[in-house]
Amino acid sequence: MSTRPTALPPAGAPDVLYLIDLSGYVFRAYHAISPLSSPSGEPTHATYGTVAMLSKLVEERKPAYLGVAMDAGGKTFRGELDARYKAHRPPPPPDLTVQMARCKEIVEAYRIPIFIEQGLEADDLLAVAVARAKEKGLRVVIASSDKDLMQLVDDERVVLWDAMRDKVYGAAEVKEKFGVPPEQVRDLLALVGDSSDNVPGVPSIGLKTAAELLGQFGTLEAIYARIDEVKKPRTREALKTNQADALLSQKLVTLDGSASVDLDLEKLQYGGGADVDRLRELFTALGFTRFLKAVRAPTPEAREATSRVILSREELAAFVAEAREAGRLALEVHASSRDPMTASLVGVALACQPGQGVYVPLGHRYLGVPAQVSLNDLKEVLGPALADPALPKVGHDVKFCEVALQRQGFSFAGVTFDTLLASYLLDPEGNNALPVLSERDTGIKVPPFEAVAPKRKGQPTRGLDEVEVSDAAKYAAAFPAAALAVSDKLRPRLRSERLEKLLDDLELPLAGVLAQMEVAGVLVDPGALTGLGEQMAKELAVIETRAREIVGHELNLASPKQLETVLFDELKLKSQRKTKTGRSTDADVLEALAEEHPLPGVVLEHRLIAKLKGTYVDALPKLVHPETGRIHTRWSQAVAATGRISSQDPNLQNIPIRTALGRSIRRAFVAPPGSVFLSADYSQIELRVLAHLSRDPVLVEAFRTGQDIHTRTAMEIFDVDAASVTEEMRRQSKTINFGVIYGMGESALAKRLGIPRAEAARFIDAYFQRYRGVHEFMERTMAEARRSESVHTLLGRRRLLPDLRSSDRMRRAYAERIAQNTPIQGTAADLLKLAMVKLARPVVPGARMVLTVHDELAFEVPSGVVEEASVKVREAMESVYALDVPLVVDIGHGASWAEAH
DNA sequence: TGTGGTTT
DNA sequence: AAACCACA
Repeated sequence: MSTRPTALPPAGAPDVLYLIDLSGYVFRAYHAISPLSSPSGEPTHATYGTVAMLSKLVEERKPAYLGVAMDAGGKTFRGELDARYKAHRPPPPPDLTVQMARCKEIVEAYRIPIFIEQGLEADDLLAVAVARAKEKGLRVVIASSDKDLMQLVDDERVVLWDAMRDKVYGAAEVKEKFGVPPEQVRDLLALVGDSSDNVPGVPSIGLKTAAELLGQFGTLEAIYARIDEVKKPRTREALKTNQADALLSQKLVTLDGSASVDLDLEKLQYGGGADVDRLRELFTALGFTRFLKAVRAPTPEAREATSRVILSREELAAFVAEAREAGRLALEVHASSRDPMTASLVGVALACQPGQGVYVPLGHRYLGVPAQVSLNDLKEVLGPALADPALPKVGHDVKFCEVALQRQGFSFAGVTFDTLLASYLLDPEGNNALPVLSERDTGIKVPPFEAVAPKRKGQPTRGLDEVEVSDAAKYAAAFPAAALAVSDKLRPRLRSERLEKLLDDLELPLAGVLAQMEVAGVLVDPGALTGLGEQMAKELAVIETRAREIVGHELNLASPKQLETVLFDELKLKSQRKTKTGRSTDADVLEALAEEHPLPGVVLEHRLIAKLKGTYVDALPKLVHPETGRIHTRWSQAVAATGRISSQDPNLQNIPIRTALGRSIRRAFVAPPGSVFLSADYSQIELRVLAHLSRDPVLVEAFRTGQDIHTRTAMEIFDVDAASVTEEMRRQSKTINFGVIYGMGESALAKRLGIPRAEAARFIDAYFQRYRGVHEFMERTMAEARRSESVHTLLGRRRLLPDLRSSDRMRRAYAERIAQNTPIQGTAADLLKLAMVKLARPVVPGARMVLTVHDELAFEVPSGVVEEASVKVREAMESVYALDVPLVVDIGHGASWAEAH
């Protein structure tokens, strides 16, 4: 026997037929996998196992020919032969029948041919298919582990593949398993019988005896012809007595490949042309998010988008007419920088047919540049179309276009699709760049910028505005051309994956709100900052001098490398922790060292001031817009994996608040004369979300009765009454509540609280003892997440987590923390986004939303109407969604952001 | 690129 | 946990 195990033919081999014993597979998965159900409660475990096999087969084996055999149900010729055959079997349980039907639907959606034949079992059909395939010279892989089918194995040309265990049975493996070659399996099974099918066989003859007999005689017929040569008397007698049953069993187990069945092998050629929409719909309904990613229409033919340059008002007018005729308009604004508030327009690219773009250069400047459309002509000709809400607009990052155009005095309405936002909803951590989406989903290539503007030796890289317009058009016009084509692919995907509402009712309207916020900006009082900056510079100088005196030489306190040498080599302080490159000098380490030496404390003070000065005090004045005098942060809604909004230039979401110095920076964010700064915070939104999602009775009650949640947690885990909760107990409880939200493990909690791991473990344990509902919710979430390889929020936003099945423990543990955190953080983000959309229109005339920080919205409000605005903002935010617990908003106002808190 | 630090 | 940013 060969020592090398039989292997499957190579993936994609053109002469291989894959056959699936579907009924057998579903039946096996039904018993092998523990029960699961879909979000709607439908049983799914057998379906899940079957889909896992199917998708693995289709994705990895890339079958050239593929077919599925199923039992027809009802009477078979075997039942006619022997009334006992499979007669003892109870009717299949209803949850198996449901899943069998589902599996059939899924196979149909894969567009895999199914053969069913009255009177025959799936095994018989497989035998026929194998026989026909052999005639044609095809190799065959049967996806099954049914021992009856092993008689069909033919060396390495016909093999059985147990996809669940990934084991392949060729002749060698069959011999190993049964002790006989495949051609004797039939007679072996006839002798041994099969209790699960009620095939009688010969009593007292087992696998070993049967194999020995067949080794000696070759066939069942030969055994009976030479029955007297059977040595063991007991075996001989058993054979004689049960000759009828043995022959009957042989008929029952024989798979006859010569049956006349209508089966055309040519129809089994598999092109991979699955009904992807139907598959996605089924997988979504069943909660099989894990398989969604693999469902992809066959890669379309690669092609370039067409492009045309528009240089005159007339040509532009003709295009606008075309777009109106086509009923939609895709656009991409090409600007001189990523910041739409300061960028100048280089050109506008448009499309109204997928794959066909035009480019309107506006600000190209190079020697010999042709006359370009003027901004005024653009406004007059394209402006009305952009402003027309009845003309649907499509783009990739439409907010950028909107802000850049608004800045030039255009109005903008009627956005119906954004490929960036759509792609983000489908996979927030995927690559959402338009060229990537376009090539993958539509085959349209967006050329890289370098392709139209090759780098020239010794010359600086050019901007788009320095590229010859017809070259630029090949690049620029491809964007809207691709966006339109991509939108046609993504819209049905969003629909079948139940993300369409999230786009239409949340993200798209939110993009408009964020655009308004970017245009509005926020006012910073530069005077307040310069004074602060001078003061900080002086303090830093003093600290640096002190540090020099301590160590006796020059040193740069901002350099972790220098600091490392001084602290651990010169001063011989004990290294606490290592980083990848050396010994850590982070705040925790310095705090620990501060007791032993004066230098670490000095460094900490320096770091605090230098950080605030560099990041805010010095940076903010540079970001003041020269024309508006305000700071126009860019808001991103398609960056954070959890669904949160993020902000850049500056990041308004990490402006200091805890230290006095930090608060003085917030004091520089002010409302203009005649207005006040109004700030509204959701109180404990994440824990409220957790209460709602988990329905934990203690948590829900605490919020319904308006208790201090950290005190309540302290009462629970320390088992004391409210009056006995000390400051320290409350502080620890607060950290634990945080830990729960972030999926913090023991070690992270221990570090935070500065306690031993074992103690942290006890806290966590006590927490889950008292908040049983939370514990159960976490377990449920994790089980769901493992199955679907994804987690989702209250509004159905999702995050894919393939790493939950990673073989790397670190990655898996990381994914598990994310699985705990994301439903909570993401749902809080959903609610805030909802509130923002709800507050899209000013609550009172003259009010405008200027910033958001995860659980906070801030507005500029005319001074006279603050009270009215406060009432309206609170009402809107608190009623944004009816949770099981009340939503509470803390609201305040004042001259600056600091005072509004 | 790595380290460190700010927010929620 | 997950953003963004400064600095060496």
